Amino acid sequence: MSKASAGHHTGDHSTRKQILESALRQFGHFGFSKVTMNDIAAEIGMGKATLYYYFPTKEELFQAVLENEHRQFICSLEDAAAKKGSAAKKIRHYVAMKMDNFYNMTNLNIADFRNWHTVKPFLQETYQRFADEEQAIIGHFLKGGMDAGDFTVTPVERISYALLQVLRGLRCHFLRSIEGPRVDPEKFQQLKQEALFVTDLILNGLKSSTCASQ
Amino acid sequence: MSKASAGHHTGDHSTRKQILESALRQFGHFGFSKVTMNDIAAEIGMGKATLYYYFPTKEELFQAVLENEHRQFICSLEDAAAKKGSAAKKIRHYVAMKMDNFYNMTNLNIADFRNWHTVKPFLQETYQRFADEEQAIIGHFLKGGMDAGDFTVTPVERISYALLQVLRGLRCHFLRSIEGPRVDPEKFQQLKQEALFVTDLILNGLKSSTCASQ
DNA sequence: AATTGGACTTTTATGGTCTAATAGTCGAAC
DNA sequence: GTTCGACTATTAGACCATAAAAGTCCAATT
Repeated sequence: MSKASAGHHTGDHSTRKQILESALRQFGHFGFSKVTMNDIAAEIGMGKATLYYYFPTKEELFQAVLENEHRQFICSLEDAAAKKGSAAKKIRHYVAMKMDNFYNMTNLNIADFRNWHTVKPFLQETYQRFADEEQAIIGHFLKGGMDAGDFTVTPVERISYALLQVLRGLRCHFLRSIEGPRVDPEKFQQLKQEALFVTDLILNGLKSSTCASQ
Repeated sequence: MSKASAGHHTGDHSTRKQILESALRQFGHFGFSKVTMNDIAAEIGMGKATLYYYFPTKEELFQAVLENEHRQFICSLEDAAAKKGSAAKKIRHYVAMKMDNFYNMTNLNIADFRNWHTVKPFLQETYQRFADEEQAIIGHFLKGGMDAGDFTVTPVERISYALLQVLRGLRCHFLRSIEGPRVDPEKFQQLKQEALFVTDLILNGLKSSTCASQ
């Protein structure tokens, strides 16, 4: 699990890293279901059994890849959070980055995304966990904006939830509209613009006013 | 097609109406694919050929049912538009009604909605037409609000499109999250609340301010 | 002529089986 | 601890056979 003891000749546990890199590349290119464990093993010039030494199942390997992508995304988010700037700007930035992250994530297993009910429960939980993390961060941004007096946010959680929900909805509808087995980068750009536009609309509504309803 | 000449003993073309009523009831209960033409014919105590006398295909019968529902929805929308009241109120009202309409529509063929790509193109066009009509109406509401000075809306079409897009996104994600073959009324209520909440957020942002980005 | 029923044909959906591909295992070797 | 080659167990996909449902036709009734 942790960074194991001592490597012998090759650097450390580079094999694991190699596997993850190859998996990322191939899943990102062909999607989860079209890539076999043999494919990955072959690419790094090793036997399939080696993969199973590091990852108990194909799905857990896939999950590890997702986790990596997400971790990286969260990091760049937190970097952005560290820099000073208005809360609105940070949230807007979040949305832009999130959409790019979505683009990558989607290409990893677009086939499964499209009929969601086939996705294994534990992966759904993973996605849910990701969403929760993001909501916390957005909530943090909003809180900052409120403290700075930029805008008024009745219950922070309610707003951050709504924003996430809206963005997820846009992505969901986008996925539905896709035809081929790949995401069209041009269509994706439209989605991104739409997401930013809606975000601006909502942020605009938060500026200095007590929020309505419920 | 039009209200044909003279009926003999039974009232006018009541058969057509009967068919539509039965179809609405049964599709609404079991979904498009689970109801056969025989079922409908049986319910109104007539032969299947009669159905085909009035409707060339099952899909066109279904479409007629959809059209009815939609027409009714549009009518109640326009009624609401006629009454005086703020644009924001009208839009909020639209959203509430739209969600109810969605509930009905969904139950009509939930199975097909869930894997959208299987839906026949001509039905997709129908839904698109519905959406376009609604966008026009929302645009009209927004325009009214702008004229009244309630809020500022840079390009009306842009905003109405975005609003529709957001609502559609929420519905889309809702469908994805459904498990059984029926919509859980309680979950649906949550969706409706969410839609109203988000609508309020956006409307709030439109109040007296030049809209951002793009 | 408009409308309906009943027998008819054609198309589509469904379940089962069979096979090939792929996930996953095991023990030996280093 | 790490890797490999050969092994087994699952699963996904192709194929087909059968049942059900869509859709057609024509005679009969009004």
